[in-house]
Amino acid sequence: MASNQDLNERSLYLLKSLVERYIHDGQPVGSRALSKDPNLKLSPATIRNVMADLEDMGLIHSPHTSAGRVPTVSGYRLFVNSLLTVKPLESRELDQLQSSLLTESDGPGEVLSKASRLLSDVTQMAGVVTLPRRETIALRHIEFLPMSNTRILVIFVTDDQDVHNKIIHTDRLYSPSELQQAANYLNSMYAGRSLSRIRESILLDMEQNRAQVNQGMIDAVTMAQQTFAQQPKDDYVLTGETNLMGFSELSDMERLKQLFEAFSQKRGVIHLLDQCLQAEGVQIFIGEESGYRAFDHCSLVTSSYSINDEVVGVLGVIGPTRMAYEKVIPFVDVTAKLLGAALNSK
Amino acid sequence: MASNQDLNERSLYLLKSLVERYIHDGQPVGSRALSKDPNLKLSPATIRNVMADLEDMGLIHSPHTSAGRVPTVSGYRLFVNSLLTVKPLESRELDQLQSSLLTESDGPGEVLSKASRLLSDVTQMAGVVTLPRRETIALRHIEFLPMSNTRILVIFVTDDQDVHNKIIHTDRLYSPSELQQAANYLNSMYAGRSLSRIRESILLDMEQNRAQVNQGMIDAVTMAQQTFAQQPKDDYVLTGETNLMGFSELSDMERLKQLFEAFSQKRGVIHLLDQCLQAEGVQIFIGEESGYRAFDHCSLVTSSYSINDEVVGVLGVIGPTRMAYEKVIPFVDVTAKLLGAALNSK
DNA sequence: GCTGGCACTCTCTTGTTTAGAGTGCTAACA
DNA sequence: TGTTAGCACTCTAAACAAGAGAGTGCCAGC
Repeated sequence: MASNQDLNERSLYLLKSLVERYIHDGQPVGSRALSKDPNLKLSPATIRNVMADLEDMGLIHSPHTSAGRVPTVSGYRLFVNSLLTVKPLESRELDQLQSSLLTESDGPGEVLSKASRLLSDVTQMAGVVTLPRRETIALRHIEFLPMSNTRILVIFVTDDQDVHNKIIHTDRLYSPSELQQAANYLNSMYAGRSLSRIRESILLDMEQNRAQVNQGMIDAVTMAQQTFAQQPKDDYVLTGETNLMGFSELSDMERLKQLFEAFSQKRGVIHLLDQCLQAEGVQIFIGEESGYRAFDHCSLVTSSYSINDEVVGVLGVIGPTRMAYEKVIPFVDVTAKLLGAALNSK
Repeated sequence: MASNQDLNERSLYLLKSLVERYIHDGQPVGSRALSKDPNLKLSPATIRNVMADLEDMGLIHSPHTSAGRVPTVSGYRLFVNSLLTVKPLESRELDQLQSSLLTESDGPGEVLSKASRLLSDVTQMAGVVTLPRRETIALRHIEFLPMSNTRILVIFVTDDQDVHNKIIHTDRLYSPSELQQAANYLNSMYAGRSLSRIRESILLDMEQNRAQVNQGMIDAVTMAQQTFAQQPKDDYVLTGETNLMGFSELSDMERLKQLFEAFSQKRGVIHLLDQCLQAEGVQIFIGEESGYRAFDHCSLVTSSYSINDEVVGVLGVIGPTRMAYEKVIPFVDVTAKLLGAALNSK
């Protein structure tokens, strides 16, 4: 892959200008058009020479002999990594974002949807927000309600203020006070810990304290085990998919179908988004970089968001490779921070 | 609109044959093709005369001079209403359906998703299932859990075994035993009644028994009022939308975009589906009949489903007007009955 | 009332032409 | 040695023409 060192300043500026122009008007950029750049006082012929070099390095490419040049994935990558001049959000825009995300009185679900809609509305592309991963999110409170026979309704609240419920089956009948005791025990032991931690602890605690435990604790732990046994499927909120239907690079029906199938399949997309969980700051996949066929002609700009300093989810924008990165990147960045704040403050 | 009386047997048979052929291979049907029908020993010229009559009545239509004929919406309507010979499901298929829907151990949410996926998988079109309307569904059980300060978590279970929760705010602190009492009171009074009934009753009961009520009841009812105050948005599970991208009649990107926007907007679709709630048996909207622009080139085959003899939702199939009605209709019918059974048995 | 015949219309495909855009290469120039 | 002007070349896209094919409407005859 080409690095900056291989290229002099002029070539880089030329590439930058070319990518910007292409992003702006979607047409292959020719040497004549670039020669009109005021900062670049060169004749078309010279520019053609430079472009030939860039093409040799795999940074740009010509759809056919007599068309201009178009950035390749590597070209975009170089552009995004070191050529891009990001436009910070205007404070007016920032205020708007804040006011629309930080409104109280919404449940966590609504906040996520709002964030997703925000992403898609502002960028006119698709917005995606993963639900907070229950694995890493802390338990706040658990409660058992008796239902018919040996079925028990478990209610638990997590740190993002979301309420979850699950029905479990026990081998004998429990009285309300027994259930209350069990809940008390679990709350005192495990509140504040993440669900995955709890799952680990449960096994460990059982082993270690086998001597000192009474039947009540065992029952409580067994119920907790059942409740947290299988980890829930990760999921996400996707909005503005239909915006993608307007882009010419996705006008091929077969391609579009595959993309939308990936969206409703969810698995691949989640896997892709999970890769962004670890990364600090904004993460970008351009075209084939994602490794998913359905995303070959798309770019994905993501950022992770946190609750109480714990990274719990990812949000981002999906659009054609030819997108206005300089605006999308800072916007995704800010939105992630605001979403974290909105979920924290509760 | 043309009725059967205006047409003799032969014309009707011809229309039927034409619609069947068109549904089968998607090409405008010409007089030559129809003349090959063994039951219709007529020359192309005669058939052309009949077709001219059918065209005058608005039942068929020619895309252009030298193309064959295509059914109009009225044509499809007549076909569906009185010409169609439905194909009952084979018992093998029925078994498959039953086994895939009636598996235990799924929550009500999963059952609905499964039904939707079934509809889309079998028909290779889009499947839709509305969530049971909470309005008409009966309350089984309600419970209050104290949270921080004056916030109370309300848990209630409905007749479809679904668990709902909502956080309400009170004007003073309540002790657990007070909450328990309130729940007991509400359960004894309102369990078994539909949410909309409960909402009505609450107001009425308060008026009538104002003399005999104590503060505890008033508190309980106030909480119930808050819980059931605004009716929840209706929603649906849609699957296989991407199947629709394969159909040539929906290959126009603008059209497709509008359709998918309607899907994610949800409001229009819900309104449309609500119209099918009242109707007995299978209800069909062909093309523009639905009154929704986005559905102009689609047909919708629906049937309502019931829990405990109470109609609570609608399910159906969305596809191009040119669909195999004779298979889809009985299939939707059966699926609705099976879904009702699956939700009942719990 | 049905049918064969025929002129007509329209679409679809194929081929041809032309204008326009942009390239690569070469030779000249500073 | 880097830059530039010039020019032949290539490829696309649009416009146009021609012919095949399908199907129609209508008329005259059976």
